[in-house]
Amino acid sequence: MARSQPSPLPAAFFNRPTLTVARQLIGARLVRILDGVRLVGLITETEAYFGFDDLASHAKAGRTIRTDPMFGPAGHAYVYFTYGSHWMLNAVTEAEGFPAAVLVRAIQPVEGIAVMMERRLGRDTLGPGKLTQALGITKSENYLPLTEANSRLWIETGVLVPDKSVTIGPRVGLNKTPEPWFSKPWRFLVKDQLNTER
DNA sequence: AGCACGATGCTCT
DNA sequence: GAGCATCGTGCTT
Repeated sequence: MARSQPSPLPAAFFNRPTLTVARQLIGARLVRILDGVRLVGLITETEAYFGFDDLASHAKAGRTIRTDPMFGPAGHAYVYFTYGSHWMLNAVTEAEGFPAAVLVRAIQPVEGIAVMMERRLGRDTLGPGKLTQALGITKSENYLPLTEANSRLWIETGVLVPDKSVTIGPRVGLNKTPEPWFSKPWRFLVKDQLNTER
């Protein structure tokens, strides 16, 4: 089966409805250059955070120092710190001025696996705080455009994942978020391991 | 294999 | 000063 060469996803890819972006990022390649080493993972889990009204989104508090990247142009990174030790990676979506983003919750390593394993002390990369640790993503990657190949961090075309391989359900870790936001089916998750051959 | 809980520090009230 | 878009450990089943 022929597959196209990977190319970075353009800003126009991210400047679209957040749910569409969240779904289409499943199977995309997340590329990180860390200390000159190329680390790549296929995105296997995402969640959409959409607008001022979404009470699960940080943007519910308005535009603050922390949430500022969410209001910025699509295709940039929104990286924030939580629970005293974890960094979360988001890709900003929608038009500038409208707060929305897709949280990258899990990757399946395909390149630089040994380095990622070492950084994770042999544990997996399935979890939003785990993948950022594996890839060395912190505050310094906040605001970074994810649309430029050969920078420090970008997202490029990967494998096509059919609907039958994707589970859609409510977002997790929301705790006290009220309905209807608590149950919005805005989480996308690959059911089984992805075929990484290209 | 599943659940409960403590760690830990930054952001916003 | 409270509350996290979480993780890992340790204990129970």
